[in-house]
Amino acid sequence: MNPLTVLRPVRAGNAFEETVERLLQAIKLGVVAPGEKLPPERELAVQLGISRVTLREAIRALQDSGFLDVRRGRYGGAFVTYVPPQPGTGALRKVVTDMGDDDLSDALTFRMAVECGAAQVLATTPLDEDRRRILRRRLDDLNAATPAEYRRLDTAFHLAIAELTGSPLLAATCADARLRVSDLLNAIPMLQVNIDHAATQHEAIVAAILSGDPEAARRAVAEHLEGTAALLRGFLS
Amino acid sequence: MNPLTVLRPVRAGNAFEETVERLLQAIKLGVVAPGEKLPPERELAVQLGISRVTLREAIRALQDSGFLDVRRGRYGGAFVTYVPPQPGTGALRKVVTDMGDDDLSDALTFRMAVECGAAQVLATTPLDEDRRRILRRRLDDLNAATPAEYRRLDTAFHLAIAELTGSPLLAATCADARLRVSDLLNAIPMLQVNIDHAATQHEAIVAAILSGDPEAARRAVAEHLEGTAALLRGFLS
DNA sequence: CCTCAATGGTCTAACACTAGCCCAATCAAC
DNA sequence: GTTGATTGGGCTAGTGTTAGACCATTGAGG
Repeated sequence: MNPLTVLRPVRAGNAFEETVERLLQAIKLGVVAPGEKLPPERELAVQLGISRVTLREAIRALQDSGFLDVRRGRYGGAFVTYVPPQPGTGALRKVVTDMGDDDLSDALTFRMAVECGAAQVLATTPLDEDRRRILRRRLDDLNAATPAEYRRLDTAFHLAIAELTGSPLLAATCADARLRVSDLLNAIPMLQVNIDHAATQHEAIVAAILSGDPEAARRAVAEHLEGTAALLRGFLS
Repeated sequence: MNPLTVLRPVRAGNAFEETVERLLQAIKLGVVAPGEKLPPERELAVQLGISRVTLREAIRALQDSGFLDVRRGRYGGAFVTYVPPQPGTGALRKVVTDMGDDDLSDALTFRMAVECGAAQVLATTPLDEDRRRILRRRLDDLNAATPAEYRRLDTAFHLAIAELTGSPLLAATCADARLRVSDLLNAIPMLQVNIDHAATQHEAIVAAILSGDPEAARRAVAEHLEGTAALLRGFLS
């Protein structure tokens, strides 16, 4: 048992840095879509379990970086201005070199494990009609997505699988895993052939989950993520 | 996309509380076995990314709670005195009521997902002979375990699967998942028939991983964990 | 018996973070 | 216009946390 697995840093950084990361996560994953605003400072500070001062510092940093536009007064707030950058091979290379090979491999492995696990669990869970509807709805939304909103709805679809398991721990972990590859995904040019291929795989994932087949669900997610990884390798070589 | 999944608290508590939790994790999971000592304060503080003052407060708390025995001078240190309590149905009921039904279900679901995911990933990873040996070694150690060290070696075996994937994120997540059910596992009386059954399942898991069959690996882990969950339900009803 | 390296024990000054309070700006409703 | 609710902006006093230095204890080895 490697002690470093357990005796690792208790904190990833100070409260300010962690808050910036968390807000960036919400923005980049599209939890708060472009044009929408974050919850009011007082409310958000409570949700994040930090003081308003620290939250404001984080918001200020994101404002300076161009992710947010903060407006005062009633009906004001911190509005999301970030739109994912145009993808391209150059951007992809930059993201990868910024990450480092080890972190890249770690992130892809991590995502593979937790997303497959979530799909498997959901397929073994008895689902009421409400939950089935939500899952199908997310799939339909994604299939109807314009290129501009594709990534966001793709994220929403994948996260829905984890959230529908009813395990907050699992949902949070999948969100974390997704974030770690989001810069990569955003940098991959989206070709119609890839989108079509992904759509077929998404259908297979939903079908497996709805029919209660954990093995098919696992396999479908594994193939889907392996496809993304292969696409990455293709653009990098 | 549920905002609460992403906009959740950035910190589980203050540095002191988180440090206590982390050390308790190391002790209860047996990363530092009874009789052994923690790394020196200065070294451990660096590993955990906190100040020595905060670390000492946490160690002091664990000393007061009877988990550690701290001795000064050369060859001194913080020695682990904790030994897992004798299991029994009463203890189990207490642990479960302390957790709450939602947390219990969350923890079991989370563990199912991440451990199945880890096994699946490891089964799809080309393993060199060194890694194969480590896995078999952990299994042999577990099969040769005395009752007193069974839980610790069982943990070591399960964590080894995650660690061998080479993904620190995945390893840390599995350690976290394991910790969340460790009090439960420790409270389950160990009957020989259950140990024998578990041993068979462990063999199946290792066989599937070594033969590179992700589906069999996933299924074997799922069955194994489902067995634990069933055992739990049995003792609680 | 002495020495000395390794370890826990303690102190201080600086910085980070929090809770709570009040101010300033905005804009829909009247 | 005026008002009032809602929102961001800013201040202060108190607490949590850190880095670094120095002290105290222990025990193996000379």
